[in-house]
Amino acid sequence: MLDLLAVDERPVGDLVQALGLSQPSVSKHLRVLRQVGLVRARRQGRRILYRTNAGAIKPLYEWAGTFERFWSQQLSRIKQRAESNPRESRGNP
Amino acid sequence: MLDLLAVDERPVGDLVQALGLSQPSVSKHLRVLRQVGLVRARRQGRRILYRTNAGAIKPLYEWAGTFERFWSQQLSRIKQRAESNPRESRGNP
DNA sequence: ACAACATATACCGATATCGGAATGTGTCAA
DNA sequence: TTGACACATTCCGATATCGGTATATGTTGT
Repeated sequence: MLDLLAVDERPVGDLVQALGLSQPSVSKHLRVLRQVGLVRARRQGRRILYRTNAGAIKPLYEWAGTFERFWSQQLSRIKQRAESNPRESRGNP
Repeated sequence: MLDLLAVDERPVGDLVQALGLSQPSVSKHLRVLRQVGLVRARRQGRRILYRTNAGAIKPLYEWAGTFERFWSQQLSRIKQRAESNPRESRGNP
């Protein structure tokens, strides 16, 4: 849902069709997303357009980023081992 | 829990005390985290040491990162407006 | 083999979540 | 104002999750 609403804002009906859920179900999901701030809504005529609030995802991004050092750490370990033992590159430990 | 296990590996008992939950509860949480791959376990004597599997968080990080362009976009919009209308910097729209 | 320790599993009640049918609310068009 | 449209809310049953107690499993030291 967040991905769908990230591209551009959409009315509820679009999501109903895209997700294959009932309209009430979609509305309820949107309500909690709105309450948590992950989604913003604005009325346009009869419709209500939703879009994902990218800013609300930033904290999650930053939290996940605190683990980044482990990835690069692992990469550098592998690289380091490969460079220090070039003759064993094709063999098993 | 993931944060606690990110610093270094810990036995279940540590988490029980750190989280104030019962031992079975902690064990069950660890089980689902293990099943989903967010956590790895290894036995050391009587204890079982858990650590968060940082690699499993990378996809989440990358997904959240797809929204990054919206943040910078907003930043550049603000900056752009501020630079094009320097006289209105202290006023309201 | 046995007792003590560390953890896992089974089981249970309370609560939360999910999804749908029925119904309420607001908006446009005539 | 009325009917139709788009969506929200209420109500309900089914299922999932949570946290605990009791118990089983595996490990170490004797």
